[in-house]
Amino acid sequence: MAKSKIKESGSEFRRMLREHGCKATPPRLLVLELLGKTKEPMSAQALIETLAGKTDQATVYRILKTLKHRGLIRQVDLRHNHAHYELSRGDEHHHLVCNHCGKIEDVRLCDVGATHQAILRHSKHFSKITQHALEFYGVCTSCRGPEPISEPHP
Amino acid sequence: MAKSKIKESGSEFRRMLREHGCKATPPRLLVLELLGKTKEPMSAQALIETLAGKTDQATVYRILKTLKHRGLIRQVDLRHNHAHYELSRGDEHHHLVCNHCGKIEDVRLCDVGATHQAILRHSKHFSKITQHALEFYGVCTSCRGPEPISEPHP
DNA sequence: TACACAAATGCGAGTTACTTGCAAGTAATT
DNA sequence: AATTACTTGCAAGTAACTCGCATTTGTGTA
Repeated sequence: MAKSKIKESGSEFRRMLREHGCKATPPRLLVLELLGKTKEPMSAQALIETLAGKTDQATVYRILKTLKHRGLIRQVDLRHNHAHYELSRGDEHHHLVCNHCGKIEDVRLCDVGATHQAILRHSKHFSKITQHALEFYGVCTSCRGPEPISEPHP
Repeated sequence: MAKSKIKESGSEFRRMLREHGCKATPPRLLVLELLGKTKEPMSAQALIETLAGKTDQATVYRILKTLKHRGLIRQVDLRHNHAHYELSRGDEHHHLVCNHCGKIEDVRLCDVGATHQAILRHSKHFSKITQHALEFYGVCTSCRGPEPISEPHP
């Protein structure tokens, strides 16, 4: 194949934004590019700090909300008292989260999507499932020690 | 002479707190009783409002943090920008969340716990899984209409 | 390529969610 | 009932997120 690497270039994000009915503005491209090159889901704060001087925090929050509603990104909740975000690439994956240091690892096992229909058949009030979130909480190898750390992730 | 059910569960919570190394104080019992009789996971705000006049909000937040660390309650994140809490009864269950009205329904299918070992075998950095959270997002029957509601849950 | 205009941004101020410091109170042990 | 470490209530503080509004800009149409 001609392209050796699936890379989300600036123009790729530009196209994605337009396809989803969003204007391709510089702040949006910055947010998407940053999420694209970061492996772990990012907090709003991390995005704001990284883009300081280039984009306002209110704008970052607005962009995150918009892109989430349009389905370009996913909100990930990791019990850290603030949301994290990651690119929605269409790949189904979940997360392993360390209760002590907050480390995040992707998990690709466990095909929960297949059970959506079964869940809806058993549900009293729901007619449609669009997404699901699966997070595993535990202890990573660098946090494992003789004594468990008393206060979990900040 | 007749002992009410509420009083019985009160002493049950009292016992649970002591077993987990917590003093059985009135505010803690109030929080546990409230979570015990509410079917949906509750937000801190809902607890604070319900317990207004009886307990301070700082106390409620401190109690939630303590009980969570001690394993008496579970934090549930539903992409609502604030945490929810539910009693940790040892039963494995997950949630169906309506993207529009926020309605929550319990789900008891899907035995994800069984795959913990398989996940750890594939993990590079994790040695132990203690919990997991599985949330399904969709649309409940009362929100389903000809036109999807543009702005999801407040 | 120029134009019009809805959409988006930047900035400041505001709100909500949650935390902290500290004096006073209290559950559990003795 | 005395002790003591743990909890609470209050007030003030910080973090996370939102809003209002004037200005700017991307994009479809001319």
